[in-house]
Amino acid sequence: MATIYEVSKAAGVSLATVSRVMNGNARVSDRTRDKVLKAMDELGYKPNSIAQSLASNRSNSVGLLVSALHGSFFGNMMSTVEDVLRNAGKHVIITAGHSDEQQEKDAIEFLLDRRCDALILHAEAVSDEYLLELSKRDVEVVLINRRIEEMAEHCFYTDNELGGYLATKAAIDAGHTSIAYISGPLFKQDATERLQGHKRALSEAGIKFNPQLMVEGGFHEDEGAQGYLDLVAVNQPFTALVCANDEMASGAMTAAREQGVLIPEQLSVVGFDDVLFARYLYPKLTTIDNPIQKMGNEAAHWVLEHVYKQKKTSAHTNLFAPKLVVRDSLMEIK
Amino acid sequence: MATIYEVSKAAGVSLATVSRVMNGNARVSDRTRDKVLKAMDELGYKPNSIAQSLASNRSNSVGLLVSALHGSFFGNMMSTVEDVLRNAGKHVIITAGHSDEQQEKDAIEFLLDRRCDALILHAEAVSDEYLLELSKRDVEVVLINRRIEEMAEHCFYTDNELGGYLATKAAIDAGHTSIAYISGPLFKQDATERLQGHKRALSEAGIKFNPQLMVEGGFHEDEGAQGYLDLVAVNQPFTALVCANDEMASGAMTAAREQGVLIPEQLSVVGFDDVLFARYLYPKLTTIDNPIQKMGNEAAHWVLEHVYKQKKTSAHTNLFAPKLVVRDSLMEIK
DNA sequence: CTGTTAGCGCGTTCAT
DNA sequence: ATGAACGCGCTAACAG
Repeated sequence: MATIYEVSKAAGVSLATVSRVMNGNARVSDRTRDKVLKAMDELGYKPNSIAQSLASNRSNSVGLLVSALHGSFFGNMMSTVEDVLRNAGKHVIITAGHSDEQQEKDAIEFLLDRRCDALILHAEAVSDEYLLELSKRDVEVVLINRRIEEMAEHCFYTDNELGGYLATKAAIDAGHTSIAYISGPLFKQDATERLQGHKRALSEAGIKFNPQLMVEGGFHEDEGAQGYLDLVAVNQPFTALVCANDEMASGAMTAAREQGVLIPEQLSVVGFDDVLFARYLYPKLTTIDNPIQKMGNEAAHWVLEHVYKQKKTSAHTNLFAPKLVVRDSLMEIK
Repeated sequence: MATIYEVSKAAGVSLATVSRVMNGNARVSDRTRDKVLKAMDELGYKPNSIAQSLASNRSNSVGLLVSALHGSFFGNMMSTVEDVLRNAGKHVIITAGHSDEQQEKDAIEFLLDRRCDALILHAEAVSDEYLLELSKRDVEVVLINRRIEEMAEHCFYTDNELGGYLATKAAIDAGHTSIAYISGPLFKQDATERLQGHKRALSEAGIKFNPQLMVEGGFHEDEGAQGYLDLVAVNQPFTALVCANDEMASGAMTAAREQGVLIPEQLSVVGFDDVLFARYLYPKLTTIDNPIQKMGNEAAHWVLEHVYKQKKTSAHTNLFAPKLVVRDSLMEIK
């Protein structure tokens, strides 16, 4: 591998000049620039990014924390982030936190050790205080799917309340009045917000919220199945079931079908997130689009602008509006 | 951030000694080791991994190329690779090649520029020659889901022929004799191997391969749907449909159902890969487990041993055997 | 067992 | 506009 020194010799200039044409900083005469470019080309010169990092105190790498690399929820977001940043010559180190506080902290420490210039975090388990503390260090931190008042500008998140509202409203608009709800774990902010939206839709329609028609799950498929069975057990008939995410909707649908219930003829189901497999379900799931990939896009661009001083491409949105995705699992009722 | 120099001063030793205790290389007396450790602790010292890389000519990072970050196929593999390597203190740079030759080359160049110590590649579009050339550079290269004779030891792949055989054999064992097949794109090695397996199963059972009952798809869902329609159009009845991957199986199932065909009562379907959503399909898809996460695990351990000189944990397998996953989409016929 | 010294490849003053 | 020289933080000989 040719070094900058060899290039400078080949071009008959100093090594500082080579550095200048690489970075396009200071002004260099066209003649010498051409000489240098030619030498670089002939030697097949590639800058050593590690040496660049050491000298410039910039690693040109950004850390990305997600809950899990597999699963349907993060794929598009990771993809977007990787795409945007790599096109800018930055590299992305992806880590998984598995929704566990210690593992999230470990992952973040790891990224810090790697001297990431910025961190894009989908952190579910660590506290607000930890994140605030982190943001005071010398890395830029942006948060996905989470809002902390003190660093609001660094947060990109969905209007979960609106999403919850839209999901239940869709059922109401289809004529349903007995609507059950399987919630996410209520210690999570997004779960409680979605539930609030659910309640608002009910009350706007003059339907009284019935605690017996609500169960709390953990966002996993099996809890959707169990949730459905629990709801049936209380013996309060319902014609529509709104779930706080698609996994639980899938579990509930499977459980219902195993009981001989026809979907959507006898039971309408609405999910939340619109993950990849939502359209593979049978019937195809009516759900709420959670624009997580847009958040990833915004987060990546934010980093480009604020950390790498790229020029602003567009105004930033911090709050993203979910919307209803109509498919086949919700049916009109008379 | 404290540097190694500050630690050495605080501990009253030379900076080389600090380096030694960090790397555990040469022997250091317990007393001085303790002094150093104590100083590191008090200063909250963290080695600068970039400086380490520059000095040691090791980046401690390995590049991973997959076709796409989203989608169901790579999730578990990425997850395994990340997990294994991060636990060893290495970091993974994930890039996407989108099954496109130029994009794959770009991604690989990017990883090379980043001075990765090793490359784990799921490359679909670049040529064998390109990969062979690459392997002669100063990075270790390992291939997933691809076999190149000249670098066989660096290849981890599924026995696709066996997989194709098992899929069709399952249908035959269930009593089917008219079996249609939707293949993957035949310019891809895995697709042709699976097809060969299909044919072998047929011939072993004394069933003549009927070209009219075979269509070529591109591994995507819509091509599964179209493939089903094309198969029906030739007017040769079949009771089972084997698809070269789960996406196409899903598409075919949807298309069939839209025609009023009951699955599996009127049509049995078998997939391939056992991607995440296979069990979310209705009916749950009977398919072939493609042990891609095991390959990822092997690849990661291989890198640890051969590049980072970790001690061997177990013997390596290069060839992985797929197996049948029985669910609900394949039904016995009398 | 420990200290000295010379790079690793590049960015960045400060002169010229 | 260009060159010389220093420093980024660390590893790896080489001495002692």
